[in-house]
Amino acid sequence: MPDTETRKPFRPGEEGEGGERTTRVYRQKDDYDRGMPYDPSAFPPFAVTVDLVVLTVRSHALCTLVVRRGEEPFQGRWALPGGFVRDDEDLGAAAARELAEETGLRAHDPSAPSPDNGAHLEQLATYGAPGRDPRMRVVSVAHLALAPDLPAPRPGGDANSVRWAPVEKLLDQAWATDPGSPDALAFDHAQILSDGVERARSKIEYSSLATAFCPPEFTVGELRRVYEAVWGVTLDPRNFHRKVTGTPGFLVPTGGTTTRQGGRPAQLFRAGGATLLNPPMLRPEV
Amino acid sequence: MPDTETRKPFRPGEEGEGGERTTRVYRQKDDYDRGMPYDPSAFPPFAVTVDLVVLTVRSHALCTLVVRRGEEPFQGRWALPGGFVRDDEDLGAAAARELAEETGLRAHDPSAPSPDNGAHLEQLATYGAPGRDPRMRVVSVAHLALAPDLPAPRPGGDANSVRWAPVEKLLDQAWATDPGSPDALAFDHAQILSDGVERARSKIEYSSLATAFCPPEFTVGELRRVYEAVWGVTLDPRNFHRKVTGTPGFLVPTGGTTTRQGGRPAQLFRAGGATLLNPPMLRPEV
DNA sequence: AAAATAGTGTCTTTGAGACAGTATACT
DNA sequence: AGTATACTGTCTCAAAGACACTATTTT
Repeated sequence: MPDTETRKPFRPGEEGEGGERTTRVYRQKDDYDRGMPYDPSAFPPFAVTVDLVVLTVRSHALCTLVVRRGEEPFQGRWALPGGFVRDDEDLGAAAARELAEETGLRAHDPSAPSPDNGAHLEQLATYGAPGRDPRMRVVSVAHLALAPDLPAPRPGGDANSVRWAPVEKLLDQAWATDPGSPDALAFDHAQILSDGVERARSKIEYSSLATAFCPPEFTVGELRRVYEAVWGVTLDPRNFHRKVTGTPGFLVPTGGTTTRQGGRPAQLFRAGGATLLNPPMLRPEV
Repeated sequence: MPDTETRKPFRPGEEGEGGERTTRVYRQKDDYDRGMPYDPSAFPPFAVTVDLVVLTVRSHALCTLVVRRGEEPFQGRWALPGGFVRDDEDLGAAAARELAEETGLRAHDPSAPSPDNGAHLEQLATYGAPGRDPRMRVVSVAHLALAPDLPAPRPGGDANSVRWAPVEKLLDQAWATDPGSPDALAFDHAQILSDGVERARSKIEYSSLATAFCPPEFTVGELRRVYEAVWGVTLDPRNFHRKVTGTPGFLVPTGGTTTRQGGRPAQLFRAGGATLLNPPMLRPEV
């Protein structure tokens, strides 16, 4: 949503000053068909933004990044970070830029199997109901980012207030209270968050994506606590250990051990090359 | 993509004549932040379209609906159907409208568990790379539609040429030939088609969506041939029968039988209420 | 010693894959 | 009769769930 554009004001011509737009301007619909210049007002006026569902696991709870809105509408309410897509920018690039501005995280290019510590970033869905922003017609391409637990939300950019909020409380409030409640998320962000959380919950079943919530090196117990936090369940540590260590390419031992959880020292692993888990790690039934 | 807008010209103010736009117009970015009118040219000029990947199974092959472009760019090339999102229209509504114009199919509201013969329609992904349409910046929200085998592609609307094309050939051409080949799909539609096909292939694994390819009443053998066509494999008829009839809520016997495939008469079923298959019907390994 | 976490092993049940065999139509 | 499709049953193997037991640390 458009919500957060106030924190990232769009500056026309910022990286292509002087009207040298790559996109040409046409006069009319019929002229457009013939490849001739046209009047942009002949098309419905759309603004295109990206919104981010940034998820992490903090103290055994799934949390998402929210920013407090400084302006109307929804002034003082929490919202997902986001901003305008620029003139010469692809949608994924806009999302990666917003993520970096908000958290300092580099986005992990999904095509390159990079072993770096970049965050996972993928497109989630697009929201464009006519009334979702009361000011104008805004189409928002929501993205989902998964990150390890970060030191602290760094108030970079022009966001006046940023924090990690537990997803469960946020969604409980969204459904329990009326949309006008000051606790509810701005715009349709509760729906976007809900869709993002469901995507993450289902995707860690059949992919190795849960490692995106972990630091570069982690133990089996830490990975299990990620699954438990994201799904909101408890898993049998023994069966979990057998499953993840028995899936080829999922985990690679680094040789080191750690005792940061107390108890017997645990082997350290890093994410293996496998991206798809077959057979999948199924969520326990309800 | 914007490709097909020529077939569905956008008529400004068509359903809200006389400048009574619901979306207000603002003067500048800073003014926008304060809720004041602004100049739309202060934002990057985006056109928003919907494109459709309409899939069906015809004569044991997965096919998709393509239309021939009458204008530049990509004149004479095949493209996915699509068109502009209107001023007061939600994204899904725009996709449903295009689907009805192109095929006469009513879209099946995913929220309502309707037993009607509407087609399944869901959002797929959004494509917005700056250069994807050489004329202007266009963001396309692609949708995926699944339909039973239709009588014949009805050349409704203003499409001059419409046909069902086998997906396999279309994608083979897209990757084998250079993008400038006259057999290749226009714009980035090969990518969109590929993403849509992969979505369908994976989604029939864990949902009852394969029934969307079938008429209201169908046999187990017909449903199996749907899986075989979509996945491009052959399945053991006996194990398949055991699996689908043993999954509660997947299939409901109607009492009738048919012999339209030759051989022993088969029981007729309709889709049950279950939408998620648990455990899933896994694709055979490669 | 007690408690906490890590890791291995064993038993049972579920379900997928392979395939034998029977039933009922059409040619 | 021969063939095509529909349907049932049986055997085997892979993997998930439940849970006993051992190992190594901190308090």
